[in-house]
Amino acid sequence: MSVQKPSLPKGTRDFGPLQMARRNFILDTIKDTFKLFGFQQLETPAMENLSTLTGKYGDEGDQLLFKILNSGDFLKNVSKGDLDAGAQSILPKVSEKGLRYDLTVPFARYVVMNRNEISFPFKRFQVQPVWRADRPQRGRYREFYQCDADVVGTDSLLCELEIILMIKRVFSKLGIKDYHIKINNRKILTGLSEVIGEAGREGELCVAIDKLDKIGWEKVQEELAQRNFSPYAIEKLSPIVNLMTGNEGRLDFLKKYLAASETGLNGIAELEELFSMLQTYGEDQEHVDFDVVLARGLSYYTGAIFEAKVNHVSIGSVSGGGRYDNLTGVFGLEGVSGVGFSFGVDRLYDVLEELGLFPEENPENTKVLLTYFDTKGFGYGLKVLNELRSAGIAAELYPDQTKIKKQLTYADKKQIPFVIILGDNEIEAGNVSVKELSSGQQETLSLEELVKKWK
RNA sequence: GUGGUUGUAGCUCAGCAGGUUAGAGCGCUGGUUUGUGGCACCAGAGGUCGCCGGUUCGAAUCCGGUCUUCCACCCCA
Repeated sequence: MSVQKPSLPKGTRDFGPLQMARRNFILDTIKDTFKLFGFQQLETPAMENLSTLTGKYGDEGDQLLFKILNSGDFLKNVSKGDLDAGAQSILPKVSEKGLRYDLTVPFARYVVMNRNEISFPFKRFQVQPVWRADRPQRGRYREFYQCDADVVGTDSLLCELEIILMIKRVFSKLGIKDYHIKINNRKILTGLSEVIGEAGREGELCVAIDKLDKIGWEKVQEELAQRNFSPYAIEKLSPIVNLMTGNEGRLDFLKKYLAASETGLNGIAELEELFSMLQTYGEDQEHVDFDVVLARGLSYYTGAIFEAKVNHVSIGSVSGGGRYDNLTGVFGLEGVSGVGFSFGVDRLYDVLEELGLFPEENPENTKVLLTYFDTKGFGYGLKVLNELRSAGIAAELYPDQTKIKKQLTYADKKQIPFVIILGDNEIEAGNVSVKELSSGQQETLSLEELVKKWK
């Protein structure tokens, strides 16, 4: 057997110690926030039955699913005819499981399967990797973590309010100051398409209009025309594009603009109530922007839609979500309304790195390294090690008997701030010499004094 | 899925009008300094030049394929 070069599958990556410390900083902040708001943690398997996954994400989504080959003789059900018919007819016979594509569908599956045990409204959060057979690029991987929080079983707009509050809290804890939370309502989009005389085409409308920031109104007009939107509709849309600033101003304008659409007015009313609740809660509208053209995964959202973006960074949105009135319907449980959102940890990581917001110190690092010269020192070191750890101080003993120089270099490389040197003098006197590597200062004191100092 | 881009030492990269033994910086190992790291100086180890094939007397260098990296579009976290 020849030696092979180690490699990683496309779109995946390792997380080294530094990255893990930083990721945990982000994940802990998010989890703490979810818990603070009363969400409980759920985990589901990495793999789901393919029947659970397919058909939930549209045709494109189905193609991006990672499928798992059946074990054993996976060809046993495949006939000559299937081979001729191509991949489409072979697939269901060779694969019956797939890797989860997001956390929302497995959650819906869980809710339906456990509907008798769950007391509604049910608030859960889930932090797990998901897999997509996408083509990787910046901020986009084939394996990445999602942090979902969802509430099912209530129509209350309190859920929407809390999503805004949680995003605000997480960003604030992470030190992100310059960002905005875009918010819209699917009903407003529906109203929009009704008012411009293209009822039912809000999906197409949004795909085009969503690009406004990127390509400008001119190009959007072209695309709309290409999609066979009437000149009247396009003309009617133009005031939306240059909508005045301020959430109230936009709402007032749309109230008149959407007067002919009951659904549209409903959406406006929901947003107004949301803003009013925000005020009563004692939070201002800073960072919260009503964005009429915000679209997002229209396949299942039915009410509010959210998206959070950090300003002046090269990464896309880092959080998104919305209300879906009937997610569990496909699994046979009707009438369970849900609302949820998700943080993209990987993208948040890139954002914090780009903004230089990670804490300098690694809080997970060892505090002190014990160094020694000979077997006597090693034995003494073991005792000191035990004492330090018992006092809750992260300590390690250098495993090999070698030159002090090498041991110090190890501490230096690992960015361990303190070193204890254990030689004959210290052993005899029963104390320790502690050296702070950054300053080079060294002092000799008893173990009790040291523990007290670091408490 | 479409278009482009990248691959040389552990890392970042140079070398590429085809021509003896493939280089640098950083890192690594050892020494100057056998109870004290960072700095300096000295020495050393480490590469089938992504993989397969072709052109050629001769390929890291040219050509084809393949994999990989990154980017734009699509879509999305």
